[in-house]
Amino acid sequence: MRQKRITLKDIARETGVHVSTVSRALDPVERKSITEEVASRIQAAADALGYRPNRIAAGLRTNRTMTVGVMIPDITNVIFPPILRGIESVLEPLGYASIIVNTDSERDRESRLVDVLRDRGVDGIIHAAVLRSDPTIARAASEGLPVVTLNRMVENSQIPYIINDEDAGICEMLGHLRDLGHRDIAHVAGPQDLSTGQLRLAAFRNAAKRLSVEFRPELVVTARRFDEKDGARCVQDLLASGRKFTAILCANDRLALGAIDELRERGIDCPRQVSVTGFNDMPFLELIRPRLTTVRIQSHVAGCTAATVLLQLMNGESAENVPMETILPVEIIVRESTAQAAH
Amino acid sequence: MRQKRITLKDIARETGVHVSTVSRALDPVERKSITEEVASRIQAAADALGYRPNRIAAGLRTNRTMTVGVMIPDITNVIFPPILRGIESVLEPLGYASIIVNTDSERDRESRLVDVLRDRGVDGIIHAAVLRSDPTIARAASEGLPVVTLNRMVENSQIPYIINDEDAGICEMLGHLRDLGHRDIAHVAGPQDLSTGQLRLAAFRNAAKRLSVEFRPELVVTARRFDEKDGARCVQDLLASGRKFTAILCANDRLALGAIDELRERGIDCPRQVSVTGFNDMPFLELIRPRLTTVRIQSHVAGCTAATVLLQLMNGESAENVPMETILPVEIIVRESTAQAAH
DNA sequence: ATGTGTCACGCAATCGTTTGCGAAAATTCC
DNA sequence: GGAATTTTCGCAAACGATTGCGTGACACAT
Repeated sequence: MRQKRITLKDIARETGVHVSTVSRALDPVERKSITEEVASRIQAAADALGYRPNRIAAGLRTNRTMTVGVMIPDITNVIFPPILRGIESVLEPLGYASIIVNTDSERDRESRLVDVLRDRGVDGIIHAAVLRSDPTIARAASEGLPVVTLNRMVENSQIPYIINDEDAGICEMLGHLRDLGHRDIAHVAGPQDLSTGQLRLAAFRNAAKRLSVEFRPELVVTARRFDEKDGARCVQDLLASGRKFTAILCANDRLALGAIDELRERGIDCPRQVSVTGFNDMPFLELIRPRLTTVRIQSHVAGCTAATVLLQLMNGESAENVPMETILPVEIIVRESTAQAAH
Repeated sequence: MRQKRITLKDIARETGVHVSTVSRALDPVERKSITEEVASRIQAAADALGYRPNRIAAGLRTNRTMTVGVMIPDITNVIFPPILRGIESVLEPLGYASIIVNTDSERDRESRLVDVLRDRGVDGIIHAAVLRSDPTIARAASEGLPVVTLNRMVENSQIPYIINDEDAGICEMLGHLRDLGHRDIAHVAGPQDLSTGQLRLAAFRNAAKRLSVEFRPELVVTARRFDEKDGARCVQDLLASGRKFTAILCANDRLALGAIDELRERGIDCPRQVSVTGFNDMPFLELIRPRLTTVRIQSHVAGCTAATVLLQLMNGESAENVPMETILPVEIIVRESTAQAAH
């Protein structure tokens, strides 16, 4: 039945040395402080008995659990799994495990989950679901818990963050539309309490100025959530306003998908009558018609980078050596949802 | 800076009682063995100091970590996130956290991950990535670790499993095709080393007999992986064989998507010339044209159920009280990828 | 032979809880 | 009011690892 676990004590008894010697012999860095002969004898005994270290006990003593917390809004949102794989790809080989939690973008749920993670003694947190101002996580970070944020950033804090080059992406996309002859370009902006939503709106405004495209506030409509339904609603509003536009630059793919759907409902063809663009290049996009022109972000790389920065923090790297800001390059992917402007 | 954590000892000193008394006062079930006045005084002190229990220390002593391991092939596969949310929805409110690992369907990686989870002292494992014969997990289970498998099952073992009613799904789908007048129905089977692949092929065979549809072995082609590429390859093989068919029943959605793509490449229209069906009803399917007729499985419910069964195991429910087999009902969703057979 | 230094290992405390046991205190019973 | 019983709480030993410190052994130089 439930076999008793092998402990250091068992190995010590078996080899006739003290448990502390066993501990050192099995620790790759301490091992050199032990006679090679003894060390290998201990190693052999450990292997023979099938010893597996008890991480819980070690964690209690060292105060390191080799566990990190990963907070995301919702794992069923397809842009997150690749990020998680990226994180895992750097952390897992080093012996870290991650506890993934979904905040559902709810403030109280989020702050409760931060506590859950801290209770479990995570060595650090990668937070891909922060709000623009987020006292819970800011407090945790200021109390010394290593934290990095991903995709978003919390304002006025010393928390390192990894984001995509929203500016460049939006700017290139706007340039693409302009080159296709579009002049009346609408923007379906994302929720303004999320830094992505806010950054992309600002980027849109800046890009317009830089590209000498007229910025038309009346052609900007703001979504409350990053989903298809709200994308559709925004297009409804746009249409209801009666203003003319030949292209819609959306703050993410899901809004764009909803937008295209709503246009289709109204008998407006994308891209012949109205061009639509997205952001993120989420998986499965190539399977959906019309294939969406969008900005590709490097999700996997983002995950890797976040993990790497967190590692530096956890290894006590002095603050000035760890990059506060990492901006990942993006690229625009032109597919079928954009076309020459109709005049 | 890094504030020292409040421990039971701190509260004991503050309230002038022994640490064991504090422990009892803070434990909802032991609390009644303490004078109410003392208990509430302790509670108040704990709140005032902002006490947070150290789960690591508790875990060392009790040998329960309130953590479960969840093994899946690949989180970027869209059918898994909903399952995870299901699991989380029952486990998280009870104070459990889950460590999710991706096996990538690699045997050695999988067995290494089982060890990783055991080293971390998980209280149980939900395994949604087992192979048909899987000694690693079988051994873990037989050594007393609570394990349940999801979507798949390991043969010749006492491990409880939760699966979908593959039989009913395939049968209904075949009936649907037959009712549309199809007689020459191909089957793109899944990998036969996975129980889903194997079960669905068997189901196809049985359903044919039950519905008096002729079973044609030469119209069955087996995929090596559950992905679009192999779905396309299977259709290539089918086409290359020169045999006539008017419908393809695929073992899952991704195979079906690949199949439709390949047909399109060859200038064969789905559904006008060939009907294609899937299995799983994964998210985003409604956005892809032609909208796929498929079998909807209850991913969220499956996750919930797996978690519930695992809980029973972990709570030491006697084996005969926990269901060995749970078969979840499925329903077929008729969309646009199936049509009347062309003759 | 003594002193100095290094090396290899043992000793014991420690991390923060939980829990069986026993003793003191409070309560009940006759 | 004393015995019997129950309640309430303290004591101390775990859980399994890590690690600072100390000590004996041995080598080497003097």
